[in-house]
Amino acid sequence: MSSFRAQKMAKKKQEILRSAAAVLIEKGYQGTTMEEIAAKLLMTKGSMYYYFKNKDDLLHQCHLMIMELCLEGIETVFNSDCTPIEKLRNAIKEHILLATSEKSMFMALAKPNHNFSDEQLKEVLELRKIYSQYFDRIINEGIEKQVFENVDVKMARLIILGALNWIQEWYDQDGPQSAEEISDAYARYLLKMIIKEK
Amino acid sequence: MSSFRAQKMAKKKQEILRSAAAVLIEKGYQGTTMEEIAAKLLMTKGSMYYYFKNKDDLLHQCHLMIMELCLEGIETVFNSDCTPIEKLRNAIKEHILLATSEKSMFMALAKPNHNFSDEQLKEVLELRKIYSQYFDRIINEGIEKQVFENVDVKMARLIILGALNWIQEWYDQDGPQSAEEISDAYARYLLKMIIKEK
DNA sequence: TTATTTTTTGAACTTTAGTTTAAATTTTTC
DNA sequence: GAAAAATTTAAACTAAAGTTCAAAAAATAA
Repeated sequence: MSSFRAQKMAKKKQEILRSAAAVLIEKGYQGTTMEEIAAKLLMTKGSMYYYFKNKDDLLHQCHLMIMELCLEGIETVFNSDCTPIEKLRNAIKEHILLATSEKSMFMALAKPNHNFSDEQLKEVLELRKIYSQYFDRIINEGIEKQVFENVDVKMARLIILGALNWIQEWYDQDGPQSAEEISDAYARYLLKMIIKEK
Repeated sequence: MSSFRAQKMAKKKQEILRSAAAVLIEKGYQGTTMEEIAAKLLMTKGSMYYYFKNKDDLLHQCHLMIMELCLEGIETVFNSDCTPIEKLRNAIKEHILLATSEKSMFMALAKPNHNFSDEQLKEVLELRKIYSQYFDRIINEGIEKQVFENVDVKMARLIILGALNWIQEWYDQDGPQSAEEISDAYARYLLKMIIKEK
């Protein structure tokens, strides 16, 4: 029966993390208040402390949740048996889907650097590293199979992830471009950048 | 003689703005304190109010200063009589130079949205628009002269500026890549993305 | 239903940072 | 060098937000 309790608790935590993420993407770390996170759930800020040790803890777990979501996506893409071209295309599209879908806000948590403790920061940066390494591996695969130009992998990856991460700065749910259209264009152009011309 | 006074005041304002910009890039809007801005100049936060109405005013002017620096650069590039390819290459390099040189931090002021008044925000967004339009014009020039592929100009520009703006997230003065190397690689790869293959 | 446990509340406390101000210091002017 | 103006200071004030906690409310179990 304790499992039922635990589940309920976990669910509530999820709700709070989601609310926190929504505020976080809008206001940034310092601009996010316990009050606002709570208000969105019709709770009082005091209740938050029943579920999380403090604001740092809450936002850190929020960050982890988002990164894990991203990692799940890229792992699936990488482990598929597509060609490197298809993998990169899918990775780009998956990333954009996450960056634009309302539930996630991905790296919107720009610059985690100055808010987290050393240990928390290390954890977050490690996840980011793993994520970006998947892109490196895909690019390397393409180079080995001679379908990509012999690019500087790190540079190419930085350009690609930079372009992708910037989307959240301007993307508007109700804007002229759908996430689908953006995905197509980005995948096309960014692939052209590294695909070997015959 | 009032001009001397005015100049001295202006100089001090510049110093404060520079200090504010340095903090801003590290901590973000909400994380930037009057105290820290002042401390860097061996002043007290109270003094700041002799030069600026309040924190909003200070950071808004800081934002404008940076944008004007950027506009200066892109205007020069655009008005040169280079080919579109050279112009785009130079625009990219100039942008990276600004983004990496210690004095500027460019768009580091991510998401100005939730901090400025409507009027201030309008002003900032207007400057950003002008800046990005220069990129559009350069890309359009290239398409017209048939040296660039017939790309979706807006998408191409978003990809390019996205990749460029992300640099500030990872660039490290003492890192393995020099700003020069980054510039070269970025210009090369991003140009490959839109240059017409013969 | 009653007792027990879990969850939420709301007020109090604390800390931090923006702002004001009168006084002190420095700079300029005559 | 003294008077006037400009600049800086340090302390006080204010507001906002993180945190704690005892009591109330709600949920669960007996």
